[in-house]
Amino acid sequence: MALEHAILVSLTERAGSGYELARRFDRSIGFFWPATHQQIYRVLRRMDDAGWITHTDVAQDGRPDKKVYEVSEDGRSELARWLAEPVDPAILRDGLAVKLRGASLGDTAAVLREVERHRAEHATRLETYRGIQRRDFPKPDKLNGRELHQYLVLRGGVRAEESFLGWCDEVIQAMRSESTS
Amino acid sequence: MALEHAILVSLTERAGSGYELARRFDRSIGFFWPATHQQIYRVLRRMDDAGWITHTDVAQDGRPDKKVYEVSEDGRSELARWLAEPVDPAILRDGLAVKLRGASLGDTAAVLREVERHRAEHATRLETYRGIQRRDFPKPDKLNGRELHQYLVLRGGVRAEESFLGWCDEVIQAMRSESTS
DNA sequence: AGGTGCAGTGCAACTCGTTGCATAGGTATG
DNA sequence: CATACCTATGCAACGAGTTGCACTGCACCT
Repeated sequence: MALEHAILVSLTERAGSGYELARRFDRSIGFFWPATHQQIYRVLRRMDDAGWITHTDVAQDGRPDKKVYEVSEDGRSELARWLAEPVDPAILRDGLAVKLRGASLGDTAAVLREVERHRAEHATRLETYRGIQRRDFPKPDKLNGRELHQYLVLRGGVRAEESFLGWCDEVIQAMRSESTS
Repeated sequence: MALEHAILVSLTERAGSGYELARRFDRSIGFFWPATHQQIYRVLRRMDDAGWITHTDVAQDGRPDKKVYEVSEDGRSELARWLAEPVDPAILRDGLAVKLRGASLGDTAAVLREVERHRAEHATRLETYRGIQRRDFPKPDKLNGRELHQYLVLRGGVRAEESFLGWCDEVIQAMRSESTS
């Protein structure tokens, strides 16, 4: 029930097509609320039917036509309504933790290699976030309003990846020194 | 496709009924792989049909009968197979981040109160994890094998909650000083 | 000439996950 | 004494999310 609202937030920041939204989800909002293009198209249609958004067909040459969506008055008030109501705490789904917990029932060395692989992945993501932070928010003390909120969300991403990375390192160290003892 | 494997790990640690598994998911594995009792019952049936687990009907008095499941040879080899193959990196779904990003489109003060609520929730979880850590793993340096892995998973939970908590504090501080400036 | 990739929308079929309800006796709480 | 919660399993219906495919046309690489 919240993909709708993530889309409303993103479309309020800037109008866009389903395709463009899917790209944005890959690069920013989607780090906290993942969605595939299929999911987005389906929900956009539902929101259009509900009157939360409207679309304009835009012909392009060399490229397929697109439907550019924007948020309607109803959409804005739905968003405001949702913002005032409680949401569930963050949900974490981590296959690596499940694997680690069962590591001794299989090839422990393979699980260790998997942890190393995840470490690299999280390090890459962390660098991505830090790059955005340097480029878009060089002076965080001066921020307010929408920009401040965007910055704070990004800080959440940085903190989450730092935390994953630190965990991977702790696990790697513990598993290595165990196997040599 | 990994709830099966989370269940296999849990059932290997100890045989149990669907109900018992649901309790365990509430208290440990489920922090990294959430599941409702319905989901668990359905998957247990599928796993039973596939021959990964077997069940024994156990009559109890004063209480309903239960089906105690245990992992079969096929289940053990399926688990070993899965442990050697890559899994996707952790998925985080955080409605609070979506809200924060859209905060300026609604009642900012209400969003701030929501952040404070989440902060309290994460603080409670952190205390739960730390309590388990103190009780079950007082001397982490001495651990190895299954116990070490369980400890490391718990460490991941501690780190994740510390990270959420720190984030909430950063957000609260920034939003408060913004509104008074 | 052929393959890959991007931009753009969408259908069909599937699995995953949630919610509400039903049943039933036991035990605790007010 | 009524209400509510715990143990225990499960159906039915729904909503969320994934995967695979289809079609168009341009651009780029080999």
